[in-house]
Amino acid sequence: MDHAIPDIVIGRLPVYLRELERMVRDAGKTTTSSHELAERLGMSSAQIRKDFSHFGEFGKQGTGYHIHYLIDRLTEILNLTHEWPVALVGAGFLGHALASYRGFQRRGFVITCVFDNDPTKIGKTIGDLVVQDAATLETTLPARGIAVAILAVPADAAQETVDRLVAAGVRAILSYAPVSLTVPPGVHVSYSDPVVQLQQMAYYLSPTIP
Amino acid sequence: MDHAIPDIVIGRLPVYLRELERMVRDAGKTTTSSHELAERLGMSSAQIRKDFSHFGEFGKQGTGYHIHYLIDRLTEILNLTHEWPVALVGAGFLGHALASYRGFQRRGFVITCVFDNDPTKIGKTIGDLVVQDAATLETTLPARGIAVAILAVPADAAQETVDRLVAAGVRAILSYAPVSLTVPPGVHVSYSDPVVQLQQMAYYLSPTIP
DNA sequence: TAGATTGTTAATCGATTAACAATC
DNA sequence: TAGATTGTTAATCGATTAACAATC
Repeated sequence: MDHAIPDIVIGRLPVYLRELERMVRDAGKTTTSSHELAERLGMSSAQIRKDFSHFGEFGKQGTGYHIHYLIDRLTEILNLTHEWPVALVGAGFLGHALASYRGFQRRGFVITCVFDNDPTKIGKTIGDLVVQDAATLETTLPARGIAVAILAVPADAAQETVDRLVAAGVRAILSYAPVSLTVPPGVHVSYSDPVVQLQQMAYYLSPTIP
Repeated sequence: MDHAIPDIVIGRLPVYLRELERMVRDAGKTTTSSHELAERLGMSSAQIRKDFSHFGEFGKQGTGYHIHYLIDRLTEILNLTHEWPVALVGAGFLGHALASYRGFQRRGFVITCVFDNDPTKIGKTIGDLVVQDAATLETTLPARGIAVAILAVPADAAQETVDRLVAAGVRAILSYAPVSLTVPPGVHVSYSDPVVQLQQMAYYLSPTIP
């Protein structure tokens, strides 16, 4: 390909998709414009049009965009035309919350198996999933063709677990462990550390409060 | 101030801080260099030095940085020299997981009160916190001088809850609701939507797998 | 000292925005 | 048609990187 599409653009597509689906669900809208979408998302309309222009022409001058058509295009671009099976590693409090969250399935990801290495957790059920021994990760994941994993293990176990997930064929990892991870080229990691986010915002708070 | 420090720089400071603390804890290191820190974080050493240079001179030519000194400077810059009390709104699965997470307190944030509007949840305890009626939010938060909130309510309730939090004096909100929120100037929102992160990574996965 | 590393400058790279012809 | 909005270009803005003098 001539030049790759910037990651920062790719990162906005799911936000566009989410907002468009909301516009259909809440307001029953069928068309929109870059201005309307931009206002709802707190960004510039030019940025939205520029982002879309990387992938083709999705709108019509004078009338804007058909929301359903736009949703279909974004769904295709993001490879969301089929469900992705997801492995969840870590069955603690956070693992339970994630396994119980209905939003994954609704938006294209199905948590298919749960692993932990704690003998007191192995064999227990979460919803309709049985917690498997993390030792079986290397055989289960390739057998099920799982490419996506969610990491909800303690920081100290994170890198080792990542290495094993990668060896098992996982190529996208959403990590909740508060630590920077190392992965080989071609494997993607996305981080979620609530404290990092809070600390960033704390910078902007007056130091004299409370 | 002459020119504000870019938000993207502020966003990296907590990551530096986290890694430095890990270097002390795990390896007992006392000094480091921009090269070592950069390698551990998968970024360039020039970027780290440039980021630090916005705030002063923290290192010594030839020898690098004293980790403890650097940790103290970053802690000051980020307004983390005292603990921040945090309100948690939403006592579902995710709210429980967040309330049970020890990492908040350890890194400067203390969940001080929990709210929900579900009568079956109000009065129940999570750890040593009693779930309060969300209707009491407007009186409790100002009384306790709480400026930081974590939002773990359904998407449909999110904007209304944000409006009330802002009215109650909250100026930093970490939202787990899968929806874009609107806040007045001076209020900061940070988003965490795992599906958005997974969808972004799905772009890079071969569409033929599984 | 010799080697190492910082802080900073200038160059490069990349992303955002403004503006507008095209056109529905 | 007149009004609205797209897609795109060029300009602007901002962030990253390379390089190196300063200096520990």
